Amino acid sequence: MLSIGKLSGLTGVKVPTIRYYEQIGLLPKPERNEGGQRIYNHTSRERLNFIRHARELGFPLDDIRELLALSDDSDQSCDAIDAIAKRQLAEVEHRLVRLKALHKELERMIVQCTCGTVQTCRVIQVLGDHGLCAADHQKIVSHDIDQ
Amino acid sequence: MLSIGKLSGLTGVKVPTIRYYEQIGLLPKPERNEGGQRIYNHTSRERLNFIRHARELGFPLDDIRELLALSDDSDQSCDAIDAIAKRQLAEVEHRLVRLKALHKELERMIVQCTCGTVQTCRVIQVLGDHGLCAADHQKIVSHDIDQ
DNA sequence: GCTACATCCTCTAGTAACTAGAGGTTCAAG
DNA sequence: CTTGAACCTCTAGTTACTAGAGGATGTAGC
Repeated sequence: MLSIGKLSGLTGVKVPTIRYYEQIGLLPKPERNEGGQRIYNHTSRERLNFIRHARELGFPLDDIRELLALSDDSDQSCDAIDAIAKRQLAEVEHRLVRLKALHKELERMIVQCTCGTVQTCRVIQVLGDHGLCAADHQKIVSHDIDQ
Repeated sequence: MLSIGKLSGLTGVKVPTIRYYEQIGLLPKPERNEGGQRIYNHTSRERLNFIRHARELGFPLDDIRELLALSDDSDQSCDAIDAIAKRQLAEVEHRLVRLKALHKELERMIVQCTCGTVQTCRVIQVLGDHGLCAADHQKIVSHDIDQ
């Protein structure tokens, strides 16, 4: 009963993204009308809402795939689901710590700059010499702060 | 005087990453020995340290490229540099806000789950129905929390 | 029925910042 | 002189989409 555009409007997930989710097997292939266009039902809508919400909470698509599979088996214990959620929580906490350290360091660097010439620019100095900055982000690698 | 491996060891930047930086023009093409292997000098090392430190602080490569260009012009005012740094600070602050909201929501969801069966799992319920969660991450799009 | 025009279709390629691997060459130690 | 580490280039893969080409279909007004 729903075209892809309508589904998109109702869920807030963009049309190409819906097709992408179908392509990677996160959404089942929907029926088509005579013209070959996708038609969705209420179930698709619920599933897509689930995906969207989980994405908003930062779950990676692979975890979402697993969550969807687990949620289909409604009599099972939800330990596995909790484990995924807790892993995600830990991940978010880890990123928070890193991001806070980054924030502190950036702020310090900017405050110290008196805005003269490049030659005396504190930002350039600090970036060029790690010794000049507080040590609390020393072991950050990009992996830690990337999503 | 430095092989790529030595440079890597001294800066903490992986060998393939150094080659990648050269490929995208962030590092100048170094000299080569007779065998065709790269040899680096102290200047390369400083430049790479700068890049690495800026990456640790979350600056995107395009900003780093600009910072490097600006820092070569040492008599200029450092306003442009400060602007880039402040933009990055704002970006980090934005991500922090989003991540905190995410964290709160995840925690709430997990705490509420009594760990029974999937049928009653709070995690699945909340993911499936946005109305069940506190509204503070409503407008998060993945772009906001991605790095 | 006809004409716009929005929406839909598939397919390919691009994004950021690397990382992994294939298949081969060069260097350094013993 | 051999062995093995380190180097070389090149291509493709990662995540989660997004953009665009080039064409088909659906719908509203006349």
